[in-house]
Amino acid sequence: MLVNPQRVRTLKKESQTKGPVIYWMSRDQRVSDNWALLYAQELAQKHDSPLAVAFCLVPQFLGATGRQYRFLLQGLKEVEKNLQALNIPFFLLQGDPGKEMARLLSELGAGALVSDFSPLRQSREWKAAVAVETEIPFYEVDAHNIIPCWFASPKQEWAAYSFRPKVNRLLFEFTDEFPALQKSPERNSPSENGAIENDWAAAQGCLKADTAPEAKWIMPGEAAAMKQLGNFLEHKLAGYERDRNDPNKDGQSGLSPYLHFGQISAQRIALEVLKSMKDAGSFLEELIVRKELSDNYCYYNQHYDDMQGFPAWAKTSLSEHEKDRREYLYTLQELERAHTHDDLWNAAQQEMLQTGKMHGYMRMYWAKKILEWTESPAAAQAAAIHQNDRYELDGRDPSGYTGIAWSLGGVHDRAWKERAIFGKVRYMSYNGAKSKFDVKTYISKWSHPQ
DNA sequence: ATCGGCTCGCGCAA
DNA sequence: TGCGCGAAGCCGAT
Repeated sequence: MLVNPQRVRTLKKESQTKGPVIYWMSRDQRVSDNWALLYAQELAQKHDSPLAVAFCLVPQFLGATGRQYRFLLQGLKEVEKNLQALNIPFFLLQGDPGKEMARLLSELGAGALVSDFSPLRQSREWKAAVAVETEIPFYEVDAHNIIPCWFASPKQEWAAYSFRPKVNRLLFEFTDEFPALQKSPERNSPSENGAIENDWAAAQGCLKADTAPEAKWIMPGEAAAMKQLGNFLEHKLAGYERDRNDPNKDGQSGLSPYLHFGQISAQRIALEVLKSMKDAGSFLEELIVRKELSDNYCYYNQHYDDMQGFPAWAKTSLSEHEKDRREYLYTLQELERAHTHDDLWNAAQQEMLQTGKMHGYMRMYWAKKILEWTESPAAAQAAAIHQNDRYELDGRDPSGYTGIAWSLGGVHDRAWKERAIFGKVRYMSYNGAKSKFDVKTYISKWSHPQ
């Protein structure tokens, strides 16, 4: 057994036929270190069937712009090239994934389907649609979390402290080394007409995405991700705990865009970090506990992107303060243009607009101020999610929805001293930021276009 | 510079 | 049933 069966669950129970095994790549856009792809290969070899990979490009997805699609498409071209070297065909589809995947499966006479895992509702709807349409076995493999989301905990966790021991108990079992993906035999083609020609220009053309300034400072793709990991291990890991919360220092890993698109595996990062440093507790806390807790929240709480997901104490407290007078009220447009009275907030907004990646510490301050400056918590949450999904390279991710729910709604947090607007939700202040790092340097860095 | 109070409810020990 | 404790804090007192 190559892939730990605990990483796999059955979405549709049928018996596998002779046809090709298809890995429906979605959240985990990489060839290396991908448990879903490895499992699909395992099934193909067991039945002596061909193996193929398909990705369905959605022309309009949760406010993604050209900035994110460029990152995604360049990464996928690398996936195609790496799969070619292994004789594994890659199909680039476009349209509604539920419909297009079902069509491909029937065209190819597929014998089994394997997908990766995402807790987000769109992904779950697509899979449900495919499961209805098809009569072949359909498996889901959590290739994103180190500990499969449904296995780590059977319920929504209250906070990190309740989740952490569950993770720690299972971590050793699930930090096993990845077996190598095998090269497929030459005859491994699911289609009669030989090689597949994906039309990348047409894929680009089908997008209905708004434009946003390209994030030119970061190279997409698996190879670039591994390079960034090497750079982090060599230069930043040792000082991570000290530097990570100073937005003026480049102390964070810089891996979150790659993690979001699955261009690198969190488990690969963990394996390499553990090899290079014994006590990497604070980094592994971020990489594993916090990130997998975000998946836990979105998976078990269907209200992960609205206020109903907040804990009862926060909902009550926020509603008691909904009528509090707001000293500043901004429209979404004023926020988007970084036109507020707060130069620190504007700087964070500019960092996000210009680069597609706001520093982690500032993300909390940024979201909390939106709560302070909009007419209601619901409007604040909508505005924060809209911008996060639109501008951040790692937007549209469980970590984003959960981070915003933490900032605005006390999710995974505790109650604090009651105050206007926020009620008992933790407040953050300009003065607090000043006491932690040199805000002037950060402001001047981002107050002019880079 | 440092400290305590603020405040909720889970998870576990008993 | 009681108790300890928690992602990043704030604020006023000392």
